[in-house]
Amino acid sequence: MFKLSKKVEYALISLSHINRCDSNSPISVRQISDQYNIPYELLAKILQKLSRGDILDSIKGPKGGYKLKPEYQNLTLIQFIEILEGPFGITGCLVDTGCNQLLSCNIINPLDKINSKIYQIFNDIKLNQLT
Amino acid sequence: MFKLSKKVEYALISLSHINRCDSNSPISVRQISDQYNIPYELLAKILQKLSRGDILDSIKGPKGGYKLKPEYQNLTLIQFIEILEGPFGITGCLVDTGCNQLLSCNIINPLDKINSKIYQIFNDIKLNQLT
DNA sequence: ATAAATACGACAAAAAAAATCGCATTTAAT
DNA sequence: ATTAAATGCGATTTTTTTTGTCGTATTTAT
Repeated sequence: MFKLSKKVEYALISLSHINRCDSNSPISVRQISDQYNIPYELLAKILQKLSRGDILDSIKGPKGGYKLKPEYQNLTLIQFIEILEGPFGITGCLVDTGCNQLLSCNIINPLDKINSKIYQIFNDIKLNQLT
Repeated sequence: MFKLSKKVEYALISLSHINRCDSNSPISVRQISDQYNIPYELLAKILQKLSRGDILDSIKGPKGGYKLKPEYQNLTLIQFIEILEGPFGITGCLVDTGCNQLLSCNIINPLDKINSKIYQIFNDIKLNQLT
């Protein structure tokens, strides 16, 4: 309960790693996967998603890999998480409609407030603070 | 990712409900389970745990059920969550030892800070604010 | 005695998360 | 041109976690 997913962890590790490398040559999935013991195929898909999400630039072919896009500097952690995981919410009913217990629910209001506070924490953190 | 468990949701609903009832007569699992459409056996186990955790008093036999213990007023949300779910942490490595990637991990420090902030939110909320 | 309630461990089912597979495409280097 | 190293991506499988069920025991008001 209340854990970050491996997807998010692996993605952060990768960004942090790429950020510390020479920004001229792209970093391949293989390098990161080897260095941090992350399953190759899984990491590949994650970085592809970050690429589609405009956080990374991909360079194909031999000597290819990924580079940070300059835009990543302005991204918040919540934007990053939502690119990887979809809409954020500490309960299902705060994300999608269709909880059939909503009418009788006696805790939705306080939970909504807590949700906002946690959202705010992630919203106040810039991605570049983590890397 | 980052969802409250049903265990916690059901437990909060129950506390909130019991809190609003006449405190003289105990509330049975059946009542709550019926009113909020919560699976009976599951809810029973949750309330048993709260009883062991000194949040509820149990009264056995016919007309039995649960009452709030006065101590519940002072409990924080984080204590409540940890009674139900065990130690809190947004990653495994912040809870149990034995992540074999810890040595090469380049994100543990910032994650630890985020963890503290979220812990703090739950620590600042008293259970009686939710009910 | 009976029935209505809690107590609790073991088990099963469902859902979510993590990991793997297969095939396609791109491109640098030779 | 061919090869090999890289990304792209959907489908599938495996594993883990969460959610829910079952069976049996105990307590106690009536």
